[in-house]
Amino acid sequence: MIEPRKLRTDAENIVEMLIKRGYEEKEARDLVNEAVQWDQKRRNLQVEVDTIRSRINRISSDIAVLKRKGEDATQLIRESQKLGNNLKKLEENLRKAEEKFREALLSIPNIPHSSVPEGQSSEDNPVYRAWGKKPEPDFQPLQHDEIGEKLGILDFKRGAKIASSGFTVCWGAGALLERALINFMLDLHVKEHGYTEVLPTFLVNRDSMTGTGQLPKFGEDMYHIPEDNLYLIPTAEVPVTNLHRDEILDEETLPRKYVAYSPCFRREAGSYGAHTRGLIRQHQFNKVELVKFTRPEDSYQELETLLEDAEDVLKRLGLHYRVVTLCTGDLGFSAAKTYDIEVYLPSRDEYLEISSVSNFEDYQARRAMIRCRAGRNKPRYLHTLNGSGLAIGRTVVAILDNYQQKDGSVKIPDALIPYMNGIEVLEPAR
RNA sequence: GGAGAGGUGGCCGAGUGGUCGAAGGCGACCGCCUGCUAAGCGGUUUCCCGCCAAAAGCGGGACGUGGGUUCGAAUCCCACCCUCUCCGCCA
Repeated sequence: MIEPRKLRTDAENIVEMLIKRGYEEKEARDLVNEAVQWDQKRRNLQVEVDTIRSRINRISSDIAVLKRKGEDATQLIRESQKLGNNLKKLEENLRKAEEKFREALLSIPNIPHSSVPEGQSSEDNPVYRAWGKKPEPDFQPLQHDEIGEKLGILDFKRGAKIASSGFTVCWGAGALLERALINFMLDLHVKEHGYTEVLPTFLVNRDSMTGTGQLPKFGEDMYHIPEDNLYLIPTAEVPVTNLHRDEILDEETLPRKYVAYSPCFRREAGSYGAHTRGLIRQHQFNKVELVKFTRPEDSYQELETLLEDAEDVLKRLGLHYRVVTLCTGDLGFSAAKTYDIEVYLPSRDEYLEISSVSNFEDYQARRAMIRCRAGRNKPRYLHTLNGSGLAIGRTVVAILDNYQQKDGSVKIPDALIPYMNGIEVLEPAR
Protein backbone atom coordinates (compact mmCIF):
# COMPACT_ATOMS: atom_id res chain seq x y z
CA MET A 1 0.00 0.00 0.00
CA ILE A 2 1.49 3.28 -1.01
CA GLU A 3 1.42 6.34 1.18
CA PRO A 4 -1.97 8.10 0.95
CA ARG A 5 -0.36 11.50 1.14
CA LYS A 6 1.73 10.78 -1.96
CA LEU A 7 -1.53 10.38 -3.84
CA ARG A 8 -2.62 13.89 -2.98
CA THR A 9 0.68 15.62 -3.53
CA ASP A 10 2.35 13.44 -6.13
CA ALA A 11 -0.43 12.00 -8.28
CA GLU A 12 1.36 12.83 -11.52
CA ASN A 13 4.53 11.02 -10.46
CA ILE A 14 2.52 7.96 -9.55
CA VAL A 15 0.93 7.91 -12.98
CA GLU A 16 4.39 8.08 -14.55
CA MET A 17 5.57 5.29 -12.29
CA LEU A 18 2.68 3.08 -13.39
CA ILE A 19 3.51 3.73 -17.01
CA LYS A 20 7.09 2.67 -16.38
CA ARG A 21 5.73 -0.50 -14.88
CA GLY A 22 3.96 -1.18 -18.15
CA TYR A 23 0.50 0.28 -17.58
CA GLU A 24 -1.28 2.05 -20.42
CA GLU A 25 -1.45 5.77 -19.76
CA LYS A 26 -5.24 5.81 -19.57
CA GLU A 27 -5.32 2.83 -17.26
CA ALA A 28 -2.72 4.43 -15.00
CA ARG A 29 -4.56 7.72 -14.89
CA ASP A 30 -7.89 6.06 -14.10
CA LEU A 31 -6.36 4.01 -11.33
CA VAL A 32 -4.84 7.06 -9.65
CA ASN A 33 -7.91 9.24 -10.16
CA GLU A 34 -10.14 6.62 -8.64
CA ALA A 35 -8.04 6.58 -5.49
CA VAL A 36 -7.71 10.37 -5.32
CA GLN A 37 -11.46 10.85 -5.65
CA TRP A 38 -12.41 8.37 -2.97
CA ASP A 39 -9.80 9.88 -0.72
CA GLN A 40 -11.34 13.32 -1.15
CA LYS A 41 -14.82 12.00 -0.60
CA ARG A 42 -13.89 10.04 2.47
CA ARG A 43 -12.17 13.00 4.08
CA ASN A 44 -15.15 15.25 3.46
CA LEU A 45 -17.48 12.70 4.99
CA GLN A 46 -15.17 12.24 7.91
CA VAL A 47 -15.36 15.93 8.73
CA GLU A 48 -19.17 15.87 8.54
CA VAL A 49 -19.50 12.79 10.70
CA ASP A 50 -17.02 14.07 13.26
CA THR A 51 -18.84 17.38 13.55
CA ILE A 52 -22.22 15.74 14.22
CA ARG A 53 -20.68 13.30 16.63
CA SER A 54 -19.05 16.11 18.49
CA ARG A 55 -22.43 17.83 18.92
CA ILE A 56 -24.12 14.67 20.11
CA ASN A 57 -21.35 14.08 22.59
CA ARG A 58 -21.75 17.53 24.02
CA ILE A 59 -25.52 17.16 24.33
CA SER A 60 -25.11 13.77 25.97
CA SER A 61 -22.89 15.13 28.67
CA ASP A 62 -25.37 17.97 29.21
CA ILE A 63 -28.12 15.39 29.60
CA ALA A 64 -26.03 13.59 32.17
CA VAL A 65 -25.68 16.77 34.16
CA LEU A 66 -29.43 17.47 34.09
CA LYS A 67 -30.33 13.92 35.03
CA ARG A 68 -27.99 13.95 37.95
CA LYS A 69 -29.71 17.06 39.19
CA GLY A 70 -33.03 15.34 38.60
CA GLU A 71 -34.13 17.87 36.01
CA ASP A 72 -36.01 17.31 32.78
CA ALA A 73 -33.94 16.57 29.67
CA THR A 74 -36.53 15.71 27.04
CA GLN A 75 -35.71 18.78 25.01
CA LEU A 76 -32.06 17.81 24.67
CA ILE A 77 -32.89 14.18 24.08
CA ARG A 78 -35.13 15.12 21.20
CA GLU A 79 -32.43 17.32 19.72
CA SER A 80 -29.89 14.55 19.96
CA GLN A 81 -32.23 12.06 18.37
CA LYS A 82 -32.68 14.38 15.43
CA LEU A 83 -28.93 14.68 14.91
CA GLY A 84 -28.57 10.93 15.14
CA ASN A 85 -30.96 10.34 12.26
CA ASN A 86 -28.65 11.98 9.76
CA LEU A 87 -25.65 10.29 11.22
CA LYS A 88 -26.55 6.74 10.21
CA LYS A 89 -26.67 7.55 6.53
CA LEU A 90 -23.48 9.57 6.65
CA GLU A 91 -21.63 6.88 8.51
CA GLU A 92 -22.71 4.30 6.00
CA ASN A 93 -21.42 6.52 3.20
CA LEU A 94 -18.18 7.10 5.04
CA ARG A 95 -17.67 3.40 5.55
CA LYS A 96 -18.27 2.81 1.87
CA ALA A 97 -15.92 5.59 0.82
CA GLU A 98 -13.21 4.26 3.08
CA GLU A 99 -13.62 0.79 1.68
CA LYS A 100 -13.50 2.07 -1.90
CA PHE A 101 -10.47 4.16 -1.10
CA ARG A 102 -8.66 1.24 0.46
CA GLU A 103 -9.56 -0.95 -2.47
CA ALA A 104 -8.23 1.63 -4.90
CA LEU A 105 -5.10 2.12 -2.86
CA LEU A 106 -4.46 -1.62 -2.67
CA SER A 107 -4.66 -1.93 -6.42
CA ILE A 108 -1.78 0.50 -6.91
CA PRO A 109 1.58 -1.30 -6.95
CA ASN A 110 4.66 -0.18 -5.08
CA ILE A 111 6.80 2.63 -6.45
CA PRO A 112 10.07 1.28 -7.89
CA HIS A 113 13.24 2.54 -6.23
CA SER A 114 15.20 5.13 -8.22
CA SER A 115 17.95 2.58 -8.88
CA VAL A 116 15.58 0.21 -10.69
CA PRO A 117 16.34 0.18 -14.41
CA GLU A 118 13.55 1.02 -16.84
CA GLY A 119 12.43 -1.75 -19.12
CA GLN A 120 9.50 -3.65 -20.54
CA SER A 121 10.07 -7.27 -19.63
CA SER A 122 12.52 -9.86 -18.32
CA GLU A 123 14.49 -9.36 -21.54
CA ASP A 124 15.49 -5.95 -20.21
CA ASN A 125 16.79 -7.08 -16.82
CA PRO A 126 20.45 -6.11 -16.66
CA VAL A 127 22.94 -8.56 -15.19
CA TYR A 128 24.10 -7.15 -11.87
CA ARG A 129 26.93 -9.61 -11.38
CA ALA A 130 27.85 -13.21 -11.94
CA TRP A 131 29.87 -15.82 -10.12
CA GLY A 132 31.74 -18.84 -11.37
CA LYS A 133 32.05 -20.09 -14.91
CA LYS A 134 29.80 -22.06 -17.19
CA PRO A 135 30.81 -25.67 -16.83
CA GLU A 136 31.68 -27.36 -20.11
CA PRO A 137 30.92 -31.05 -19.86
CA ASP A 138 32.31 -33.25 -22.62
CA PHE A 139 28.97 -34.94 -23.08
CA GLN A 140 25.38 -33.81 -23.51
CA PRO A 141 23.96 -33.58 -19.99
CA LEU A 142 20.46 -34.90 -19.37
CA GLN A 143 17.74 -32.77 -17.88
CA HIS A 144 17.17 -33.20 -14.19
CA ASP A 145 13.87 -35.07 -14.41
CA GLU A 146 15.38 -37.74 -16.63
CA ILE A 147 18.36 -38.22 -14.36
CA GLY A 148 16.13 -38.14 -11.31
CA GLU A 149 14.01 -40.97 -12.65
CA LYS A 150 17.05 -42.96 -13.77
CA LEU A 151 18.55 -42.63 -10.32
CA GLY A 152 15.24 -43.68 -8.81
CA ILE A 153 15.09 -40.61 -6.59
CA LEU A 154 12.32 -38.60 -8.26
CA ASP A 155 8.93 -40.16 -8.89
CA PHE A 156 6.59 -37.95 -10.88
CA LYS A 157 4.16 -40.71 -11.80
CA ARG A 158 3.39 -41.70 -8.25
CA GLY A 159 3.21 -38.07 -7.21
CA ALA A 160 0.43 -37.67 -9.73
CA LYS A 161 -1.20 -40.90 -8.58
CA ILE A 162 -1.38 -40.12 -4.91
CA ALA A 163 -2.07 -36.39 -5.32
CA SER A 164 -2.26 -34.89 -8.78
CA SER A 165 0.03 -33.77 -11.57
CA GLY A 166 2.49 -31.20 -10.33
CA PHE A 167 3.35 -33.22 -7.25
CA THR A 168 6.49 -35.27 -6.87
CA VAL A 169 7.62 -37.97 -4.50
CA CYS A 170 11.28 -38.22 -3.54
CA TRP A 171 12.76 -41.61 -2.73
CA GLY A 172 15.82 -42.70 -0.83
CA ALA A 173 18.80 -40.50 -1.56
CA GLY A 174 16.49 -37.99 -3.24
CA ALA A 175 14.53 -37.52 -0.06
CA LEU A 176 17.79 -37.32 1.84
CA LEU A 177 19.12 -34.74 -0.60
CA GLU A 178 16.15 -32.44 0.02
CA ARG A 179 16.60 -32.82 3.75
CA ALA A 180 20.34 -32.25 3.46
CA LEU A 181 19.82 -29.05 1.50
CA ILE A 182 17.30 -27.75 4.03
CA ASN A 183 19.66 -28.41 6.92
CA PHE A 184 22.69 -27.09 5.08
CA MET A 185 20.95 -23.81 4.26
CA LEU A 186 19.43 -23.35 7.70
CA ASP A 187 22.79 -24.01 9.36
CA LEU A 188 24.59 -21.63 7.04
CA HIS A 189 22.20 -18.75 7.62
CA VAL A 190 21.92 -19.32 11.35
CA LYS A 191 25.55 -20.00 12.18
CA GLU A 192 27.33 -17.78 9.70
CA HIS A 193 24.89 -15.10 8.63
CA GLY A 194 23.26 -14.42 11.99
CA TYR A 195 19.63 -15.27 11.25
CA THR A 196 17.20 -16.59 13.84
CA GLU A 197 15.57 -19.84 12.85
CA VAL A 198 11.78 -19.95 12.76
CA LEU A 199 9.57 -22.93 12.06
CA PRO A 200 6.32 -21.24 11.09
CA THR A 201 2.85 -22.60 10.61
CA PHE A 202 2.04 -23.87 7.15
CA LEU A 203 -1.56 -22.76 7.33
CA VAL A 204 -2.48 -19.14 7.92
CA ASN A 205 -5.64 -17.10 8.19
CA ARG A 206 -7.06 -14.43 5.91
CA ASP A 207 -5.56 -11.51 7.77
CA SER A 208 -2.08 -12.88 7.24
CA MET A 209 -2.64 -13.43 3.54
CA THR A 210 -3.91 -9.87 3.25
CA GLY A 211 -1.02 -8.49 5.28
CA THR A 212 1.63 -9.66 2.83
CA GLY A 213 -0.46 -8.92 -0.25
CA GLN A 214 -1.54 -12.36 -1.51
CA LEU A 215 -5.13 -11.39 -0.86
CA PRO A 216 -7.38 -10.04 -2.17
CA LYS A 217 -5.76 -9.95 -5.59
CA PHE A 218 -4.15 -13.36 -5.89
CA GLY A 219 -6.61 -15.58 -4.08
CA GLU A 220 -7.00 -18.03 -6.92
CA ASP A 221 -3.31 -18.96 -6.69
CA MET A 222 -3.69 -20.44 -3.24
CA TYR A 223 -5.06 -23.57 -1.65
CA HIS A 224 -7.89 -22.71 0.67
CA ILE A 225 -9.60 -24.79 3.33
CA PRO A 226 -13.08 -23.34 3.57
CA GLU A 227 -14.22 -25.27 6.65
CA ASP A 228 -11.65 -23.46 8.74
CA ASN A 229 -11.04 -20.47 6.51
CA LEU A 230 -7.33 -21.18 6.42
CA TYR A 231 -4.88 -21.05 3.55
CA LEU A 232 -1.85 -23.19 2.75
CA ILE A 233 1.12 -20.87 2.57
CA PRO A 234 2.64 -20.17 -0.86
CA THR A 235 5.91 -19.16 0.82
CA ALA A 236 7.23 -18.80 4.37
CA GLU A 237 7.30 -15.07 3.71
CA VAL A 238 3.61 -15.02 4.67
CA PRO A 239 3.72 -16.50 8.18
CA VAL A 240 7.12 -15.01 9.01
CA THR A 241 6.38 -11.44 7.91
CA ASN A 242 3.05 -11.63 9.72
CA LEU A 243 4.76 -12.62 12.97
CA HIS A 244 5.01 -8.92 13.70
CA ARG A 245 1.71 -7.82 12.21
CA ASP A 246 0.07 -5.12 14.36
CA GLU A 247 3.22 -4.75 16.42
CA ILE A 248 5.55 -1.87 17.17
CA LEU A 249 9.15 -3.04 17.40
CA ASP A 250 11.82 -1.20 19.30
CA GLU A 251 14.33 0.13 16.78
CA GLU A 252 17.12 -1.10 19.01
CA THR A 253 16.12 -4.63 18.06
CA LEU A 254 16.36 -3.95 14.31
CA PRO A 255 17.29 -5.35 11.93
CA ARG A 256 15.55 -8.59 12.75
CA LYS A 257 16.73 -11.41 10.55
CA TYR A 258 14.72 -14.60 10.35
CA VAL A 259 15.28 -17.78 8.39
CA ALA A 260 12.50 -20.30 7.95
CA TYR A 261 12.11 -23.61 6.23
CA SER A 262 8.67 -24.41 4.91
CA PRO A 263 6.94 -26.32 2.19
CA CYS A 264 5.22 -23.99 -0.26
CA PHE A 265 1.87 -24.65 -1.89
CA ARG A 266 0.80 -22.99 -5.11
CA ARG A 267 -2.12 -23.81 -7.34
CA GLU A 268 -0.30 -22.39 -10.37
CA ALA A 269 -3.62 -22.13 -12.13
CA GLY A 270 -2.99 -21.92 -15.85
CA SER A 271 0.78 -21.80 -15.90
CA TYR A 272 1.91 -24.92 -17.70
CA GLY A 273 4.50 -24.69 -20.40
CA ALA A 274 7.91 -25.58 -21.71
CA HIS A 275 9.80 -24.43 -18.65
CA THR A 276 7.71 -26.24 -16.12
CA ARG A 277 8.92 -29.82 -16.50
CA GLY A 278 10.06 -31.90 -13.60
CA LEU A 279 10.63 -30.16 -10.32
CA ILE A 280 10.76 -26.68 -11.79
CA ARG A 281 7.17 -25.66 -11.22
CA GLN A 282 5.32 -27.75 -8.65
CA HIS A 283 2.22 -27.37 -6.55
CA GLN A 284 4.30 -28.25 -3.51
CA PHE A 285 7.96 -27.53 -3.01
CA ASN A 286 10.38 -26.84 -0.18
CA LYS A 287 12.06 -23.53 0.41
CA VAL A 288 14.30 -21.85 2.93
CA GLU A 289 13.25 -18.23 3.19
CA LEU A 290 15.07 -15.21 4.59
CA VAL A 291 13.04 -12.33 6.02
CA LYS A 292 14.28 -9.02 7.41
CA PHE A 293 12.60 -6.22 9.30
CA THR A 294 14.69 -3.05 9.14
CA ARG A 295 14.69 0.64 9.86
CA PRO A 296 13.67 2.59 6.74
CA GLU A 297 17.08 4.15 6.34
CA ASP A 298 18.85 0.77 6.42
CA SER A 299 16.77 -1.27 4.03
CA TYR A 300 18.82 -0.87 0.86
CA GLN A 301 22.02 -1.80 2.60
CA GLU A 302 20.20 -4.79 4.08
CA LEU A 303 18.94 -5.73 0.63
CA GLU A 304 22.54 -6.07 -0.55
CA THR A 305 23.56 -8.28 2.37
CA LEU A 306 20.42 -10.35 2.00
CA LEU A 307 21.38 -10.93 -1.62
CA GLU A 308 24.90 -11.89 -0.58
CA ASP A 309 23.57 -14.33 1.99
CA ALA A 310 21.49 -16.07 -0.65
CA GLU A 311 24.36 -16.09 -3.13
CA ASP A 312 26.60 -17.67 -0.55
CA VAL A 313 24.54 -20.87 -0.74
CA LEU A 314 25.27 -21.25 -4.44
CA LYS A 315 28.92 -20.39 -3.99
CA ARG A 316 29.34 -23.11 -1.41
CA LEU A 317 27.55 -25.57 -3.63
CA GLY A 318 29.88 -24.57 -6.46
CA LEU A 319 27.07 -23.63 -8.82
CA HIS A 320 27.61 -20.94 -11.44
CA TYR A 321 24.98 -18.23 -11.30
CA ARG A 322 24.20 -14.66 -12.21
CA VAL A 323 22.23 -11.93 -10.49
CA VAL A 324 19.86 -9.77 -12.50
CA THR A 325 18.11 -6.60 -11.41
CA LEU A 326 14.45 -6.71 -12.29
CA CYS A 327 13.50 -3.78 -14.51
CA THR A 328 10.41 -1.64 -13.92
CA GLY A 329 8.32 -3.74 -16.30
CA ASP A 330 9.19 -7.05 -14.62
CA LEU A 331 9.07 -5.96 -11.00
CA GLY A 332 6.57 -7.71 -8.73
CA PHE A 333 3.50 -5.86 -7.50
CA SER A 334 4.59 -5.09 -3.93
CA ALA A 335 8.34 -4.81 -4.48
CA ALA A 336 10.30 -1.57 -4.73
CA LYS A 337 13.39 -3.42 -5.92
CA THR A 338 14.15 -7.04 -6.68
CA TYR A 339 17.20 -9.05 -7.60
CA ASP A 340 16.76 -12.49 -9.08
CA ILE A 341 19.48 -15.07 -8.71
CA GLU A 342 19.61 -17.39 -11.69
CA VAL A 343 21.54 -20.63 -11.60
CA TYR A 344 23.08 -22.08 -14.71
CA LEU A 345 21.77 -25.33 -16.22
CA PRO A 346 24.24 -26.93 -18.64
CA SER A 347 21.65 -29.30 -20.11
CA ARG A 348 19.78 -26.36 -21.58
CA ASP A 349 22.51 -23.73 -21.60
CA GLU A 350 20.08 -21.52 -19.71
CA TYR A 351 19.76 -19.72 -16.43
CA LEU A 352 16.96 -20.70 -14.05
CA GLU A 353 15.57 -18.42 -11.34
CA ILE A 354 16.42 -19.96 -7.99
CA SER A 355 15.98 -16.99 -5.68
CA SER A 356 14.20 -13.68 -5.67
CA VAL A 357 15.39 -11.06 -3.22
CA SER A 358 13.21 -8.01 -2.66
CA ASN A 359 12.88 -4.84 -0.69
CA PHE A 360 9.24 -3.93 -0.14
CA GLU A 361 10.10 -0.76 1.75
CA ASP A 362 7.01 0.12 3.78
CA TYR A 363 4.51 -1.30 1.30
CA GLN A 364 3.82 -4.51 3.23
CA ALA A 365 4.36 -2.82 6.58
CA ARG A 366 1.54 -0.41 5.86
CA ARG A 367 -0.85 -3.19 5.01
CA ALA A 368 0.14 -5.33 7.94
CA MET A 369 0.67 -2.45 10.39
CA ILE A 370 4.23 -3.38 11.26
CA ARG A 371 5.93 -0.43 12.84
CA CYS A 372 9.02 0.53 14.76
CA ARG A 373 9.87 3.19 17.26
CA ALA A 374 13.05 4.81 18.49
CA GLY A 375 12.81 5.56 22.18
CA ARG A 376 9.70 7.65 22.74
CA ASN A 377 9.38 8.91 19.21
CA LYS A 378 6.24 8.40 17.21
CA PRO A 379 5.90 4.97 15.69
CA ARG A 380 6.71 4.73 11.98
CA TYR A 381 6.44 1.99 9.42
CA LEU A 382 9.49 -0.20 9.15
CA HIS A 383 10.76 -1.84 5.98
CA THR A 384 10.37 -5.51 5.13
CA LEU A 385 12.59 -7.56 2.87
CA ASN A 386 12.71 -11.16 1.90
CA GLY A 387 14.48 -13.58 -0.34
CA SER A 388 14.71 -17.25 -1.01
CA GLY A 389 17.77 -18.74 0.46
CA LEU A 390 17.08 -20.90 -1.61
CA ALA A 391 14.29 -22.80 -3.31
CA ILE A 392 15.16 -26.41 -2.47
CA GLY A 393 13.53 -28.14 -5.45
CA ARG A 394 15.28 -25.93 -7.93
CA THR A 395 18.56 -26.42 -6.11
CA VAL A 396 18.11 -30.16 -6.63
CA VAL A 397 17.50 -29.42 -10.30
CA ALA A 398 20.73 -27.43 -10.45
CA ILE A 399 22.76 -30.11 -8.67
CA LEU A 400 21.48 -32.93 -10.85
CA ASP A 401 22.12 -30.86 -13.93
CA ASN A 402 25.58 -29.57 -12.99
CA TYR A 403 27.02 -32.51 -11.07
CA GLN A 404 26.00 -35.36 -13.37
CA GLN A 405 28.73 -37.42 -14.92
CA LYS A 406 29.02 -39.23 -18.20
CA ASP A 407 28.09 -42.59 -16.66
CA GLY A 408 24.79 -41.19 -15.34
CA SER A 409 25.90 -40.87 -11.74
CA VAL A 410 25.73 -37.57 -9.87
CA LYS A 411 28.39 -36.31 -7.47
CA ILE A 412 27.32 -34.69 -4.24
CA PRO A 413 28.76 -31.16 -3.78
CA ASP A 414 31.44 -31.19 -1.07
CA ALA A 415 29.51 -28.81 1.17
CA LEU A 416 26.61 -31.26 1.32
CA ILE A 417 28.54 -34.43 2.02
CA PRO A 418 28.41 -33.97 5.82
CA TYR A 419 24.64 -33.96 5.52
CA MET A 420 24.35 -37.00 3.25
CA ASN A 421 24.98 -39.89 5.66
CA GLY A 422 28.11 -40.93 3.87
CA ILE A 423 26.73 -40.80 0.33
CA GLU A 424 29.13 -39.04 -2.02
CA VAL A 425 27.74 -40.12 -5.36
CA LEU A 426 24.22 -40.90 -6.50
CA GLU A 427 24.35 -44.09 -8.58
CA PRO A 428 21.70 -45.19 -11.07
CA ALA A 429 19.16 -47.62 -9.67
CA ARG A 430 19.28 -51.21 -10.94
C1' G B 1 -16.21 -32.66 19.89
C1' G B 2 -18.90 -31.86 25.15
C1' A B 3 -19.15 -28.73 29.81
C1' G B 4 -17.58 -24.37 32.26
C1' A B 5 -14.77 -19.66 32.86
C1' G B 6 -12.87 -15.53 30.57
C1' G B 7 -11.03 -11.73 26.79
C1' U B 8 -9.83 -4.08 29.51
C1' G B 9 -3.50 0.15 28.31
C1' G B 10 3.78 -2.65 27.66
C1' C B 11 2.24 -6.22 31.82
C1' C B 12 -1.05 -7.35 36.23
C1' G B 13 -5.76 -5.81 37.47
C1' A B 14 -10.42 -2.69 39.00
C1' G B 15 -14.63 -1.08 36.72
C1' U B 16 -22.11 -3.62 35.27
C1' G B 17 -25.63 2.42 31.47
C1' G B 18 -23.70 9.15 32.11
C1' U B 19 -16.95 13.71 31.84
C1' C B 20 -13.97 6.16 32.04
C1' G B 21 -9.18 6.38 27.44
C1' A B 22 -10.41 4.05 31.76
C1' A B 23 -8.75 3.43 39.49
C1' G B 24 -4.65 0.92 41.71
C1' G B 25 -0.14 -1.61 41.03
C1' C B 26 4.20 -3.20 38.16
C1' G B 27 7.44 -1.83 34.38
C1' A B 28 9.62 2.11 31.48
C1' C B 29 11.19 7.26 30.95
C1' C B 30 12.50 12.35 32.95
C1' G B 31 13.84 15.18 37.21
C1' C B 32 15.23 15.48 42.59
C1' C B 33 17.73 13.10 46.41
C1' U B 34 22.08 9.86 47.04
C1' G B 35 29.90 8.02 47.66
C1' C B 36 27.75 3.79 44.09
C1' U B 37 23.49 0.61 43.88
C1' A B 38 18.85 -0.01 46.07
C1' A B 39 15.11 2.58 48.47
C1' G B 40 12.49 7.33 48.61
C1' C B 41 10.02 11.87 46.45
C1' G B 42 7.72 14.54 42.15
C1' G B 43 6.29 14.13 37.16
C1' U B 44 5.56 11.57 32.40
C1' U B 45 3.90 7.19 29.90
C1' U B 46 -1.77 3.72 24.22
C1' C B 47 -2.88 3.87 19.26
C1' C B 48 -5.69 5.21 14.73
C1' C B 49 -8.33 8.87 11.58
C1' G B 50 -9.54 13.95 10.27
C1' C B 51 -8.90 19.58 10.14
C1' C B 52 -3.54 21.94 9.27
C1' A B 53 2.09 22.59 4.52
C1' A B 54 3.79 20.92 9.31
C1' A B 55 4.03 21.43 14.59
C1' A B 56 0.95 23.06 18.32
C1' G B 57 -3.98 22.83 18.96
C1' C B 58 -8.87 21.01 18.15
C1' G B 59 -12.47 17.17 16.79
C1' G B 60 -13.71 11.94 16.11
C1' G B 61 -12.80 6.70 17.03
C1' A B 62 -10.83 2.25 19.60
C1' C B 63 -11.93 -1.85 26.38
C1' G B 64 -11.38 -9.52 21.33
C1' U B 65 -14.29 -8.67 16.25
C1' G B 66 -18.85 -7.33 13.93
C1' G B 67 -23.86 -5.93 14.58
C1' G B 68 -28.03 -4.21 17.83
C1' U B 69 -30.64 -1.44 21.99
C1' U B 70 -30.09 3.76 23.99
C1' C B 71 -30.01 10.81 23.98
C1' G B 72 -25.55 8.17 25.90
C1' A B 73 -22.29 1.42 26.06
C1' A B 74 -16.03 -1.19 28.67
C1' U B 75 -20.83 -1.88 31.18
C1' C B 76 -27.22 -4.44 28.32
C1' C B 77 -28.63 -7.92 23.84
C1' C B 78 -27.11 -11.08 19.43
C1' A B 79 -23.48 -13.48 16.32
C1' C B 80 -18.57 -14.74 15.52
C1' C B 81 -13.28 -15.28 16.92
C1' C B 82 -9.72 -16.40 20.53
C1' U B 83 -7.69 -18.04 25.39
C1' C B 84 -7.90 -21.04 29.82
C1' U B 85 -9.80 -25.37 32.88
C1' C B 86 -12.10 -30.22 33.01
C1' C B 87 -13.85 -34.44 30.02
C1' G B 88 -13.40 -37.10 25.36
C1' C B 89 -10.00 -38.10 21.33
C1' C B 90 -5.18 -38.23 19.63
C1' A B 91 0.75 -37.37 17.00
